[in-house]
Amino acid sequence: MSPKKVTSQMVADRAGVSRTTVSFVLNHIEGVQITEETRQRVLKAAHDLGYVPNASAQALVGQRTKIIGLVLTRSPGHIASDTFLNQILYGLIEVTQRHQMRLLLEVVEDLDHRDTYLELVWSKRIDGIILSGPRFDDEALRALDEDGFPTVLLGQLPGSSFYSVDVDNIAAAEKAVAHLVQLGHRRIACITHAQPQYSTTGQRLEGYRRALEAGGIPYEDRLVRYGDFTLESGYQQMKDLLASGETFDAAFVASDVVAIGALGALREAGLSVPRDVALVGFDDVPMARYVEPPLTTVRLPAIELARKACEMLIPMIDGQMPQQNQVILDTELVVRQSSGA
Amino acid sequence: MSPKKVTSQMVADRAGVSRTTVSFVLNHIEGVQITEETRQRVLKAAHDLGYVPNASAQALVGQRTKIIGLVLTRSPGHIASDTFLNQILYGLIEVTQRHQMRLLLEVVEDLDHRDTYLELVWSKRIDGIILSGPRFDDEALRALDEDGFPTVLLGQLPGSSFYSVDVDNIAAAEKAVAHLVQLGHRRIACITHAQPQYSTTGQRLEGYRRALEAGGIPYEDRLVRYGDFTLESGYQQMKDLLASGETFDAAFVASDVVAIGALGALREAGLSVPRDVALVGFDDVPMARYVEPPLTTVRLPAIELARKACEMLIPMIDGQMPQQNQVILDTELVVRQSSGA
DNA sequence: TTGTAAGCGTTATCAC
DNA sequence: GTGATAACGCTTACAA
Repeated sequence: MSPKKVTSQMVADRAGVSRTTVSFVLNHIEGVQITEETRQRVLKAAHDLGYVPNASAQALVGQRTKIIGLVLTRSPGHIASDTFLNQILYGLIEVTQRHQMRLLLEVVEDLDHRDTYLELVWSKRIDGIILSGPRFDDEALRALDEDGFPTVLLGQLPGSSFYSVDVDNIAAAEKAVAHLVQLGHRRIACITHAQPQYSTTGQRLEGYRRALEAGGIPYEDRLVRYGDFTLESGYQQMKDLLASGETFDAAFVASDVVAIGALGALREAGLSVPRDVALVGFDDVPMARYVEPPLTTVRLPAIELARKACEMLIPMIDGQMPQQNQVILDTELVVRQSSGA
Repeated sequence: MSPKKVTSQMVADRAGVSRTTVSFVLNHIEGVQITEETRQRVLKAAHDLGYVPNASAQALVGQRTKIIGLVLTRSPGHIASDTFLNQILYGLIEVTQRHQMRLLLEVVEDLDHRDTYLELVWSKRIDGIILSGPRFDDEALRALDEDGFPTVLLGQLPGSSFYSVDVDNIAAAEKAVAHLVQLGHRRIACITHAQPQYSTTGQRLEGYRRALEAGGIPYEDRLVRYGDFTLESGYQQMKDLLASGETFDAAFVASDVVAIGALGALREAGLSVPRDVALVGFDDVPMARYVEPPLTTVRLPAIELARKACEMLIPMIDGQMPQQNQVILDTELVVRQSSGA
C-alpha cells in the first residue's frame, strides 16, 4: 500500500493535453507560450491528482539528482560525540534547503572503504561532494581530483587542485598557544584533535610549534599527544600525560570536545583549571562557554565554513567555477576562564 | 569533465555479450546458468571499464533507491547544539552501511513546510523514513500513516498505527524526579527539553508530576519552564526561573544539553550544584560525565534506539512487517554528582 | 501553441 | 545459456 503513483501522463490525460505540455507548465519553461487557460488546467489537474514528479526519472534524464553528498572521513564512533559536526550540518542544511537540494550523509571509516564514496559519484547518486577532513593518504580523493567532479573540501589538501574552504589552522593554533605563552607559561602540553593523517593535525601542531618558538620555548615531543575527535580520547591522553611524569602548567587541546574530555581527567586528578593547568581549546563549539571553567578557545566559524562550502559547490554543479578556489575564513581567540587570563 | 560514463552496454560490448547477460552476472541472478567463462569475461570487462551502475536508472526500474530518509522535526538552529542527534546518526549510519543503504537528512522546521518531507516520499526519492520527534499537529504525518509508507518513528504518536521505537518517557522522567524526591528535595523545578507540541514533552512532564505526587508534593505550574533542545534555552529558562523569585532546591531538566545550559546559569548566579540546587538531566549524552559536576541523568539508549528503528525499517521496505510495532527500550538512572546523592 | 517521438540506463520477460 | 525487446517516468528536440 505504497503512496499513490501519479504519472505525468495521468495529469496530461486529466487536463486533456500531452505530457510535453505538462512538463512545460510544471517546469516553467521559458520561450514556450502556453495559453493561460491550459496552464491553469494543467496546474489544477496536477494539484487534484497530487502529482509529484518521480525523482529517479528526472535524475535519469536530467543528469541531476539535486542531492549533495556530505562525506565525513571519520569512524562512526567519532560521529557520536563530535559536536563540530552539528554545526557543519546546520550550515549545510540551511543552504541546501534554500536551493531545494538535499543532503546525503556518507561516513567513511577507513581507507579500505574509500570507494564507497566514489561509488556515490560514479553511480551519479549525487551532484556534488563536500568532504570534511581530507587525508593525504586518500587515494579515492586523488581520483576525484582528476575527474573534476564538483567537490569542495572542508579543510585543505595542499598539492591538489580542489576547491576548499578552511581557516588558517597554523595561525589559529599559534594564536591559541601564544596566548598561553603570553600568560607566562613555559611548559605547554598539546593534545591534537585528530591523528597525524589528517592534514589539519599537522597544521595545528605547526602553529603550536611556532608559538613556542616565538616564545623561546623548546619544542618537546614528550608533551604532545594525539586525540581522535572524541571526549574519551581527550580524557585518556590527558591522563596519560599526567601519568607520564612530565610537568606542564598549561595545555593546548586542538578541539573543544577533546578539551572537555581532558578537563575531566584534570579534575579527576584533583588539578584545578586554570590554577594548576591553564587550558586553551579549539573550535568554540556551543558547549564551550557552558562547561566549567568556560573554555578559552579559538573560534572556528564552522557554520560559516559549511555555508560557504555549499555556496561554492552549488554553482560548480552547473559548471560555474568560483574565482577563488581556496577560501580562508578568519578565526578569533575567545578568552574565557580556562586559560586564567 | 565529469566522471567517465560507463554504461552496461559498454561492458556488454567489451565482453562480447548482451546487456541482459551483464545484468545477470552483476546481480548474481539465480536460476540463470551462465558459463563460468562468460561470467569471468563480464566481470573483467566491468572491472576494466570501472563500471558502476547508474543509481537513478536502477531506482527507476527497480522502484528502490536504497536510501533511507532521516527526518528531523527541528529548526536547523537546534541541530547545531543537539548532541543527541549525533548518537542517532551514529546508530543509523552503522545499520544503513551494513545494508548498503544510504542516509538522507531532511530537516523540517515548521508546520508550513511539512510537505517537504512528504515530497521525499511522493517523488520516491527514499525507500523509507525514520522520523524523529513526531508532533501531534503534523498533518503530513497523518497522510503518511494512511499511505502505509515504510516509516518508523523515533518516539511515539499515540493513536496512529505507526511502528515506533521509544523509551518509556513517563517512567524514565519519574525515575529521575523520584531520585530527587528520595534525596529529600521538595521544591523541584522542571525545564523540559522541548516545546509542548512534541509528544515527549508531555510524557516527561507527566513523569515529573507522578514522582511529585508519589512524594506527596504538590505540582506547581510556576516551577515549570519549556526548553527547546538548545544549551541557550536551558540557560535562559534557568535564569528566568531564578529571577522569578520562586524557591527551589532541585531541578529536573529533561535533556542533558538543556541541563548543561541551565548549569551555566546556576553557576553564573553563584549557586553551587548540587549544594544549592540538585540537578538531574536526561539522555546521558557522552558529554554528561565530563561536565562539572558530572550530571546525574537518565540514560536513554539513543544509539540502540536508532539502530533498532533502522533494523525495523529495512525489512518493512521489502514488505515484511515486524511483529512488534511498538518497541520500548529500557532506561536507567545514572547517578553522578549533580544530584548530590 | 501543442503533440510526437527519441532517448536516459537499468531490469526483466520472453523467445531462440 | 543468451539475446532482443519492452517497460520505468521523465525531458526535450523537432514537427505540426
